[in-house]
Amino acid sequence: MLFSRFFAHTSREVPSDAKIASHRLMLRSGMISQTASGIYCWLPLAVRILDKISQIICEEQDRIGANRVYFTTVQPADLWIESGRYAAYGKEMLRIKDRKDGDFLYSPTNEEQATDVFRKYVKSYRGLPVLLYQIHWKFRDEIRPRFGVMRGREFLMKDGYSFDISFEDATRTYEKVFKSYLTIFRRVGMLPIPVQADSGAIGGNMSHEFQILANTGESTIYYDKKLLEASDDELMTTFAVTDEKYDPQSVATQEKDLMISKGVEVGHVFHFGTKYSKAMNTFVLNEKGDKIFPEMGSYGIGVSRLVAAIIEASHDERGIIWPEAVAPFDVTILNLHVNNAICCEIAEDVYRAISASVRYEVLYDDRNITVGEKLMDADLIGVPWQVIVGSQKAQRGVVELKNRKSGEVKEMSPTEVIGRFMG
RNA sequence: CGGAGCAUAGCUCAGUCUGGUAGAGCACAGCCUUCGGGAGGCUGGGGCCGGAGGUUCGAAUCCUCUUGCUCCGACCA
Repeated sequence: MLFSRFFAHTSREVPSDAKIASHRLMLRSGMISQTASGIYCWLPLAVRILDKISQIICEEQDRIGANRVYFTTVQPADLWIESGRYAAYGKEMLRIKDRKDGDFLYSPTNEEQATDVFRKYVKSYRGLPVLLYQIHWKFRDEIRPRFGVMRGREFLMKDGYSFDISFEDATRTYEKVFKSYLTIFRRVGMLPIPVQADSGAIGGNMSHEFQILANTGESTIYYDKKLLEASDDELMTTFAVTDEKYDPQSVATQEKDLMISKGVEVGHVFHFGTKYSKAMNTFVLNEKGDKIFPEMGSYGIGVSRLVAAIIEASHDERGIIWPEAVAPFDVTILNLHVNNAICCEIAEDVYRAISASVRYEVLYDDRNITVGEKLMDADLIGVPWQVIVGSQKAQRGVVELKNRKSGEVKEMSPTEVIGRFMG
């Protein structure tokens, strides 16, 4: 990809009303463009990151037998009247009229529609378990959107819904998803802290939030120090709570070696039993012909928020530092002197060779701007590896390979660079 | 929903108090000089100052209403 043809418009101006690093950096790197309060366009650089994260989520969800769908963003009010949430959800739900004056809404979550789809097709215990998920846009009319996409009104969310024949099966499903979530957050380069949570408006009896540590996080987390070394099995029960549930007087709290950190909630899993299956008269028959209301759970990952959370957890004063797994590009080639024949030849050779590889996505900076601006942009955008082609070193037949995270620079020949990324 | 601000060029902002022909930097376009750490020079295009009403000889500036956005709080994934 040529940078001159790539729609990423960087800016040196620091947006005045962006208070946190991720918001500032997403605006400055040209990832997002605000169109209304809490509503953002996602530009090409950001889309590539959403896609990388989504791909990882899909791989891990498929691995536990989840089936991907697209529910609808616009839904009839009837579905929500049936579950009782049309009245209960309040002003956070964006309500819409169609041309026939029918009541609709823009979906904030999909327990109702998942249940509706399930009941249309599954009539027998033989059809269970079922785990459906999607990665799709949601709208919640937040009282106060803030921090860019961290708390937007429109946001991209992975949401999954499980149906099991018994509480025991549902618990096993919950554990499978729990572990799958740990894997997903680790694969995107983050350290997830699972905390015991309230199940809030969704209702229910078993719930964990997944937090990513970041100084600007909205949650304060109190957790047992041994959580940092606990196995995945132990993590479900290792002490960790947010400030809402933290009780300094309790015996459970006092016995722990407590750590206190700020975190960003990027995932939330719930088991809520038969709340929706009963409300929506959704049942299957067991082998004796008895009606069984499935035990349900729902599982969310804030994909768009995760992008901001990753930036909060991984940036420096120069810009974003993308973990390799979610980086919009793996390598950026900086031709510092586009009017210099040797630089162009070397840069083009490296670009053609690496671009031909299926393993690496390459951003080739062919813009005729000053050296300083080019290097600043590269650091701002935060691609993990920079191949820097400058005239002096090019004369000697070498280029620089710079790691964005460590700042380490190595001189090597173009052939060695190609080998490094092709091999 | 309570409290506080802001709205002037694509962006960041000055000008508003004290009414008198619309400004800067960056960005953009052209030319030239540059070319290894956010370059310099010259030239140019671009805004009836969020909207409506009012006061006035005259309103970006004063008054009223309105819309949008931001921040603090409560709420929330």
